[in-house]
Amino acid sequence: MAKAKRDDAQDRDSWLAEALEMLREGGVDQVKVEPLAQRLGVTKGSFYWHFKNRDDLLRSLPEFWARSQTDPVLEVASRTEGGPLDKMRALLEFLAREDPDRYDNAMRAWAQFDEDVASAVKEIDERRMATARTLFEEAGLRPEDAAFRARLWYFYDVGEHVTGDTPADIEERLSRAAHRMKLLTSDLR
Amino acid sequence: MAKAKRDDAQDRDSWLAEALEMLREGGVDQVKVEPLAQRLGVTKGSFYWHFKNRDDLLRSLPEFWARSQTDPVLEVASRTEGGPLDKMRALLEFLAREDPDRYDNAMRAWAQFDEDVASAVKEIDERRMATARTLFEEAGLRPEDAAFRARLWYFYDVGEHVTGDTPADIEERLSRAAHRMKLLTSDLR
DNA sequence: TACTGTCCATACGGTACCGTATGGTATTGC
DNA sequence: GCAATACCATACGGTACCGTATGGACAGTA
Repeated sequence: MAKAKRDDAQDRDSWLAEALEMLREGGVDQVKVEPLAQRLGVTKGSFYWHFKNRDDLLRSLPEFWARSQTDPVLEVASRTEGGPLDKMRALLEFLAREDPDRYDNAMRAWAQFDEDVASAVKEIDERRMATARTLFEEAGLRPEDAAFRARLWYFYDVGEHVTGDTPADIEERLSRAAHRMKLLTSDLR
Repeated sequence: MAKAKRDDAQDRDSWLAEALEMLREGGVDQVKVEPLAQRLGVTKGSFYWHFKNRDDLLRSLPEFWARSQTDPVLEVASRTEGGPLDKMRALLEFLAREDPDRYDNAMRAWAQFDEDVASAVKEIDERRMATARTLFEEAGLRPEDAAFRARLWYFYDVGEHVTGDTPADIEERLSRAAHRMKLLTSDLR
């Protein structure tokens, strides 16, 4: 047992994880050094050991967030047997059940007011859309048609999350997934 | 000449308008009384004349925002001749050219962390979607199909805005509108 | 001319932070 | 068993706010 003495802070990542949690709860400006330290059960003396200052923490946060992203789009798609449409179906079902993007909304909110964060989020967005685009291309669409349809596909997720319109009922979520599948792929095979 | 003495503040709405501008630039927590007063060329003595406190301002802001919303969806749809598909086309073209939702992103960002704001935004969202839903119903879709398609329709806008993916080039915007029209209405008449 | 209401300036106390300086304690390498 | 190092506590100065108290300028009214 090498690590974990008392409450736990010990390393940069513990701070970053808790900071991300605070970000989710109240936005960037609620990520404050002293309250953060209190939540970790230490004082800010510790904070300024691990970080140069508050800005150092904030600028490390997007990278931390991106790093802890498993990229389910790519993940699920790659481990599913069958053609592109099967992969899409599997992906939609996975998203309806799991909903893995816990911090997306908070990051997006932050990105509205910070260029660095905006480009970090943009990178994730494009990575996810690229996977979707590839699937549509594999299903036979021309590149630009695939690109647009991937946008339509992906923006639906974004819209549902950001408007808080995700139904609590899982049956309803699955039903919507079916609708979506039908509308976006009924002309493909 | 009854109003406008020196710089201008005079009434609640001037404060609210400038506050909304600050909200757009930096988020809620950047809407601060003293900086706000400075931007209006007065001191906070004036602010506390018009508002009980900072929270009074903030809680008035969503209503002010909603009030200054012209609701283009409903607007354009009602003043366009022809069937539902014509109205959709007109609406998409209008949105591609004008892009009237200047403060939407900021409000959405704020809504992530404030219940009151969230419900104010939700109301606007549902109003817009309801119009779209009606159009799809008029085009012959069954209520639940129309509802889903309206979501897909509307969330595309939300996603494009919130991800900052709106192309600067107007030709590209119009091209996307055409794509969208085709994908979402090609089975209707 | 006095009176009243509207709108704003000035001055002040209080608070919640940020960042620094400095010292303390436990763990590790030797 | 002894430094060096990693990690944290305490105490402090500075700042940017919020909110209040109070007074003053100006307009309209009689």
